[in-house]
Amino acid sequence: MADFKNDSITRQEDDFAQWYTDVCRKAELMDYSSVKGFIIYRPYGYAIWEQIQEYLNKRFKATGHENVYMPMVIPESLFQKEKDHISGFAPETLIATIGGQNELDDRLIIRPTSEVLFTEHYAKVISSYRDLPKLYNQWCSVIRWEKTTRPFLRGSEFLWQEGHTMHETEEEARTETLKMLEIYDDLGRDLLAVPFVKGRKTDKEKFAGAEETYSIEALMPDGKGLQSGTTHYFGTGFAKAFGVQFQGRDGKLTNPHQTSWGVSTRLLGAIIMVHGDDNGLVLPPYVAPIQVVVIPIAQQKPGVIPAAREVYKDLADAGLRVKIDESDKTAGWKFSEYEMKGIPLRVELGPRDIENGVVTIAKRHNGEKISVKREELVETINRLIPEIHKEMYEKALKYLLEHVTEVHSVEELNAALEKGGYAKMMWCGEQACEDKVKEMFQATARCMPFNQIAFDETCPICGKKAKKVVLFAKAY
RNA sequence: CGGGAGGUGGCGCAGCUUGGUAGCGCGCUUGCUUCGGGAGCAAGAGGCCGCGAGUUCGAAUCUCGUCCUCCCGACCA
Repeated sequence: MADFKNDSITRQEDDFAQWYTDVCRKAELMDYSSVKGFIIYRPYGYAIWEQIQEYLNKRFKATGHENVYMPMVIPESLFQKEKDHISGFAPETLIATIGGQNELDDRLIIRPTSEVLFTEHYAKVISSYRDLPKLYNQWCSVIRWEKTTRPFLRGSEFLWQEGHTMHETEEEARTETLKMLEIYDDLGRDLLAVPFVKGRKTDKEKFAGAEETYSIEALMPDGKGLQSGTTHYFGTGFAKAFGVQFQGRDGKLTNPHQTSWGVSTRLLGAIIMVHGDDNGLVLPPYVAPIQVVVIPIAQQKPGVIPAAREVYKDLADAGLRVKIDESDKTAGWKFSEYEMKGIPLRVELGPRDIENGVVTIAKRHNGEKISVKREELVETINRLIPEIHKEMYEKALKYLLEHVTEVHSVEELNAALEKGGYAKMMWCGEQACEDKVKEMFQATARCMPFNQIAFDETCPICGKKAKKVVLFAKAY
């Protein structure tokens, strides 16, 4: 029944924040630990992350990247070498001060990001243009001592990947920065069914130590933006600070051009909010750890379990990620449970189906139930999966596009931000105007989208000549 | 970091004002009957009342401290 409502989850319209927390816990994605901001990634939540890892590893390796692992601690003295970087991250570092029984002379920063470690290492292994490019990636967790925390969206510790690359030329490094942004955009479109706006960060919003930062920005159903991934072009700043040099084709010593890029478990937050509903999580089929759940109905009746197991086997043999629940919970309980967990497709099989030679398929994302011939089950599921993915992506894209509002005045900016979503505005490029928008509306410049078609002459905030199209939004 | 709310079996909560043997619902275990939208009956198991001090003959209850969670702001992925 499509209109069944789960009453153990707060309804979105009643309290969106509480709904989010309920889903995180009811879908068994995470649990809280005894330390603020440090969450436990439960098996189901971690499995989603593993799907993301699998996709990205494939893409990273296909583009020549190699996985490595760096230490999780950085000597404070080393961290100090790049001054923008240290001033950006110092307020949120966790520092180890005791080793064994002794105070450490050089305290150890638990990595908030690993630029300095990669750069220091690169100084040792790069000496010629023949050593370039170096295309490294690492999967790890990082620590940032956050004041307010929310599961997946902002934690004191989060899981991520961080790519760090060194290139012979500026052009090659800039190309890498944009290439990785494209891969993140593909990840959203092809795996997560989450559309992003791509663009460049303003100077105020860019990464500490970067020359340029690009990002993918998603939009949540409460109208807030969510920065979902960033790529940075560093120029030669870190390389100079850490003495990374190579002998070029012309025989001269020069500094390589550097990039870094990352996405984190924050993506889980995006998936939860973009697709979820009042019955819980709704997972797009390609990222779902379990794509199909088989529910035998009246399973004590002879023939039901064997028939359900055959269904399971056919689906598993077809390469689908499938689960069968033979527990003695009632059918209704199982329906609710797997809806909370967002499993895209449910196959029900009871005496009635068996008698008629059919199975019942229920689609999580729209509540539809259909009956198909047993022998057509696998091909039907194989057809439904791309169809569901497409419908989910298009629904999210439609919402995103409907919430990008072109504004020409402060009044329109206010109205657009009230409505929720991105306010698209012409901007003079001065940080003073960014600060003013923040002050008036608690909204920040999310990015300057790649699509820079001017639609106005002046910046509505200061009245000076406008230079850039910028998207403002309230953000997580 | 400021303002508000909260922490009592696995989960959700009552009890606290007025100190005196720790309760309820769900879940869990066993058995039987059930199963197409969170089943029924019966018998059971399970609690450092977040943690630490203090007041008291006696503290879940009063006092102080501290940690954690949620919400709203400021700060940040």
